[in-house]
Amino acid sequence: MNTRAKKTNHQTPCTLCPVRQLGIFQRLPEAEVIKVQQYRSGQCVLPAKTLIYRQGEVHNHLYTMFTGWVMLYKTLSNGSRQILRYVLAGDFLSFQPDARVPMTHSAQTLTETTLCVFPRQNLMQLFNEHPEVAAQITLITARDITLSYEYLVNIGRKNARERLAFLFLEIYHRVLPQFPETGTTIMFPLTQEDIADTVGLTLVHVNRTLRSLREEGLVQLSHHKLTILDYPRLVSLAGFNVQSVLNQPLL
Amino acid sequence: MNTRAKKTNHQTPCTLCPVRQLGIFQRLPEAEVIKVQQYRSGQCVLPAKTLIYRQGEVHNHLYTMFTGWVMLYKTLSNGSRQILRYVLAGDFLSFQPDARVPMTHSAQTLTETTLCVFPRQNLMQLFNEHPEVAAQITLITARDITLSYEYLVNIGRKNARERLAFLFLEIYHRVLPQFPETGTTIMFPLTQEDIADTVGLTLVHVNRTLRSLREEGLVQLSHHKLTILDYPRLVSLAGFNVQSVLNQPLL
DNA sequence: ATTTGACATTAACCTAGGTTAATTTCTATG
DNA sequence: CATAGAAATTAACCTAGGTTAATGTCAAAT
Repeated sequence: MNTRAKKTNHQTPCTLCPVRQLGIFQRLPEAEVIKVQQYRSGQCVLPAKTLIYRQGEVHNHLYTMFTGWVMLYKTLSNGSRQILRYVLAGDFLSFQPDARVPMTHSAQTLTETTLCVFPRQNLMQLFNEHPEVAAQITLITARDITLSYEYLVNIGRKNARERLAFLFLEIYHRVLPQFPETGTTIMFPLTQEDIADTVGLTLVHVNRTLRSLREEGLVQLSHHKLTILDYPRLVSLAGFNVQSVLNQPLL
Repeated sequence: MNTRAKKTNHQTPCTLCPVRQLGIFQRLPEAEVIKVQQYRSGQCVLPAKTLIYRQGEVHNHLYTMFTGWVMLYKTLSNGSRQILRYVLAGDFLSFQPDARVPMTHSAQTLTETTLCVFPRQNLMQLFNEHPEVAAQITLITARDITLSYEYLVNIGRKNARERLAFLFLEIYHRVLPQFPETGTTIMFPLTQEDIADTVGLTLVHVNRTLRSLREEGLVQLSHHKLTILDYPRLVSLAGFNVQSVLNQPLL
């Protein structure tokens, strides 16, 4: 991890963790959370644009996102990049259970980010002692797959306008629970090039498409702020289904 | 499930299961396997083109593939289809841990298929009593994501020839362990339309691209048989990495 | 206040892949 | 063996999105 990363002195107890509502420990009783806490090895704050791990390298930590934005991406030999997913508060990061296998993608912060760190060695032990956690992880991973499938459809079978509409709605709905007072405008730290590398287009065409969406009064994107101007039309354009994106189980 | 499906009288004991080498119970000791077997509710054989479950419907079974080919896909409102993954012997099917949520995709057999059936209600119980199984499932699910990410790169950032090369190599490498005596020719039940809906192209362009690959002596595809003619060039064309695709942990 | 570099925007042109549609194999079934 | 539906193949034409390249805007750093 980047050397500028600093381990904080301040250690939030897991029972007080603001992301507990969102992420992994959601359905665990209080007692379980306290026991799980001992597997944690620290909390750290990373500045924007920090590489957390690199594709091809072995990496021995697992993280829960506390605050911030992280992107996962793969780089091809020809230099092009495919962004796989944005990791937000409450999400799991770098889950790849076999520690000997090198990471198949890279992870980098887009904004300042706070992570909860688990050493990977403790994982099997955690699983054995707390099957509920294992079940919860499985659930989260299954939802990650569902999202990944949505991305496949988005890139494989939609045109440019539909792809952008989907991406905006997906992120909008994942950011909302973090900031309940949010209206139709959210922070949106992606550049147009990031967007392009997420939805399988070029940045020039993303720019063209953004203009067209803006001119039709669907969304407005500027200065790293995204405003949803016409939610219903955007939903129908994207073929968007909230279910596919939300992190919360229904219960 | 389709009514032509028949539950077989013959019940293979899990300890003798030929896919144990490939799939979920791989690293479990014999004793665990015997205990797990009681959660199984049956084994069934489905003819080709059978719908196993449909996107949007609740579905209450989990399966392990025994033999055959199944495809997972999503259908858009405009009628187009995106194939998400091919499920082969030893793979997990329909893993979506929350039983109340409708399936987000459909599953259909391409060939005659034998499945091992688990009712979903037993799942949490299985997790609690056998954390090793939970860990193994987590591992499999994590690998499914890795493959899904490869697909994203394939569709998002590669041209037609590269996409096909990748798909062929991926499937080739997943079929090999099932038939150790196989040479460079494997059974390949996908139609050109299936291929198109997998890699985000049209069937016409798949046909053109296939001709070009054949004329250059890279692969030959006809009568549902795929022959890898020039493995090294195919690998370099696809940017293919075996790791990304294999189901076996290294140990 | 100015410089610098990252990012956004636009225009002109081009091509990979899509569309339509006709023709030719296959393959399953009576 | 005859036939029909599914799948493959091909050609002619078209367009969504890619490429290149120039210009504009903003924000951090000196």
